[in-house]
Amino acid sequence: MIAILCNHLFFTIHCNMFTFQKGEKLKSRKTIGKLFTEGKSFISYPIRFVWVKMESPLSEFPIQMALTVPKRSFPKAVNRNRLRRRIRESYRLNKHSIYTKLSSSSGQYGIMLIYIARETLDFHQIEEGIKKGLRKLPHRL
RNA sequence: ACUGCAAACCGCUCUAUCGUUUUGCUAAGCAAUUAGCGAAAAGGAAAGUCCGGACAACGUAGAGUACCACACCACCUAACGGAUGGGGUUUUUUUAUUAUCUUGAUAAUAAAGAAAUACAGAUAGUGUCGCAGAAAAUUACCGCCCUGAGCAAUCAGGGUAAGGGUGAAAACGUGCGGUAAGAGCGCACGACUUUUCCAAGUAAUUGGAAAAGUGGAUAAACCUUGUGGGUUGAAAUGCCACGUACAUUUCAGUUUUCCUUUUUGGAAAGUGGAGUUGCUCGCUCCAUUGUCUUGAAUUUUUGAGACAGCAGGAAGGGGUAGGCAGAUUGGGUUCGUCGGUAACGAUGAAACUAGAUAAAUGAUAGGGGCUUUUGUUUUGCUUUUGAGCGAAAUUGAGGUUACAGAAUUCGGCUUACAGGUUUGCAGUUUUU
Repeated sequence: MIAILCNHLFFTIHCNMFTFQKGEKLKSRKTIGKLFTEGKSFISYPIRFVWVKMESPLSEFPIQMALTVPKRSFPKAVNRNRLRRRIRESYRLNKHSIYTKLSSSSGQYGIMLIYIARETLDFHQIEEGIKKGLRKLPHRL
């Protein structure tokens, strides 16, 4: 009995650490449309954070995330893919800080990360922006 | 050895940590699913979406027409506008021969090599042809000749296209005959086109002979001939689940005739609408029904109007946008053998090698290889003894790149590309 409980605890902690699963992806078209019409935002260079509170949670995670790189500033699909992977990787490595702060408060939030820089930055610069934004975000919610 | 061009091939690699997608086994769970251990995971162009297929949906018989594509021959292919081989034409280089004169140039012919080529028809018809020139396709400016008028200069009418001039191109070139002057008007030689015959070749075509002819260019102007083509594309399409509104506005039709009549039913035409692969004809289908008010006629007929219904068109609006199949084993890949000049075909063996869907295939750190550059050491050549050029070793600092990311799938084409390897051709330098 205790072993099963411990096992279960380990699973939850492990899941929240560094993985990025399907339930954390924002897929609902309704929520994305709502983000663009009534979402609030701030800028933590080179990323713009847009968020909105959802009425009913779609999964057990406190945040569902989507990310975009505008086609206008990066017309080649290769560059867009590279930036999208760097942003997702840095979000995956740093999201645990905001998960611990939000687990107590109820409700689920949808977040959209928009890349606003004009040139392709390397991984460390993007990670700095993500870290700063994730520190700021809990105070604004 | 270096440089340039063309073709073919390659398109950095290994380890650790943390992750993503699909999947095999094991365990847990009713199940959804979760965990552990493994396996696989983006290119030569995945790009452009330019051709051609596979596959799917959309036809109530059929016909005509429009539109589009292609165009020397053979062959390959599931198919192609693609590939392979051959032929013609044009341009160019080299060599040889002949002719001319300015004696080293020009022109012609032949052979060899290279490059280009949307390469059916200009003798079906219509159109166009800048500038110059009289005239750009039945033309006549200066000329030449004949006739008439006039003393003459010249004028009028007609014939001609030899000569001049313009042009990229002026109705085949040279010579002789011929003529009032001329003209392929006639003849000889030659050039070119078409047809027929003979020879070579599967054929395009080439060589020879004969006959007819002399026609400007342009079809990447319209067009003609021949061949082929239905349209739309995986957001296709099928199934399951969930959900919603035959609710709103608006448009047009609802007529006539005939047959049988107990009610009523049936048929034809017209009108309106829908389907019919772009259009037209034709074809198929649907609606054409009832109630009320009022007028005429007079006891069941008819005219007008209103309302509802019917089968539709248009506008605007509402709902959903989840899952499974399609969908990853294929005209495929690799390695052999045989046939073919080659594209390719036949046959044998082996392996299974992406399948996402707000869209996986990544991030970080370190090493190896490659490469750029700084310093030091050794060494070769040149030498004006200052140095310059090259090679090797070592050390430090960088870079690891270019073009570019599967989206149903296959064969091609086109375009982009850092760096490297091989082959061929051309040029320069050095040595023999």
